[in-house]
Amino acid sequence: MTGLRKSYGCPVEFSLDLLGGKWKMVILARLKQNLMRYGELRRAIPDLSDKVLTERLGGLREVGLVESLADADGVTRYQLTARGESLRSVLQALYDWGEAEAATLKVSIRPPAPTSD
Amino acid sequence: MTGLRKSYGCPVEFSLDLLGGKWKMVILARLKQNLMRYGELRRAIPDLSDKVLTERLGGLREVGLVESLADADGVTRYQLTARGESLRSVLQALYDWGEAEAATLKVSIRPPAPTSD
DNA sequence: GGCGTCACGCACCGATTGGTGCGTTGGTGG
DNA sequence: CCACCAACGCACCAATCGGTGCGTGACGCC
Repeated sequence: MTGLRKSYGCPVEFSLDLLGGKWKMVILARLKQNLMRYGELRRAIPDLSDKVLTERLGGLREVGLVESLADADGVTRYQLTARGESLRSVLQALYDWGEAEAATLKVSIRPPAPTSD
Repeated sequence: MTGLRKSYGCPVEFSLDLLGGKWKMVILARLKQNLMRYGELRRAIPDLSDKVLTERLGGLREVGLVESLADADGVTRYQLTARGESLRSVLQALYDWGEAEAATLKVSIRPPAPTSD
């Protein structure tokens, strides 16, 4: 597994080494709802570029949190693995806290408008 | 509140805008156990530099997650605010996941040896 | 056949993050 | 008076991250 150190000062430090960065947990949170196509992820997270989405998905596959399924119609879909599913409590906790905190700070949470496909 | 956008695509994105970066959540996880002095934090997280610890504590104070208490003996102690306490579930979830995942991947979690003060 | 889409890769770049080294002020102890 | 500690700030730098722009091959559609 590339990039992992052999030793960490605490489990949170270790978690963040695997999950850190601007977009990984956002991607995982999307996939927590249901499996998604690449293009759906792209549209769901408009501020995230093509290049970084590909890279982050690759990294998440590499550590076994996400898997890709090539369908018959040639479209790739991504979903959480069992291991990735074990992150549900982390992702839900971040979601819940963010929601409450946004209400407190009057920050707007506005998913991008869905588009037909 | 510096740096916050007015709108986010989802609550997880918002959470990470406040909590992102290499050390904030590690610091918060330490303070979740109990209030700590600056020097104790420094020693508990040896890879974290003076400069960055000061900066991150400042930022966490600024968003109201941490407060500092100046004691009679002139030593400053840091602790989570009530708002910071609301992060317990996030921090505990990251801790638990990291612990389980480290066991799976045979990664060592080794807190720095405690020193007498 | 040409065009558009999909899902990538590559080169390059800007911004940010984190670290080092040094300095500061105030306090304490020898 | 000096040394050390605590808790910062500042300048500078290296590394990393994320984005842009462009290219690619495969595929589908007109």
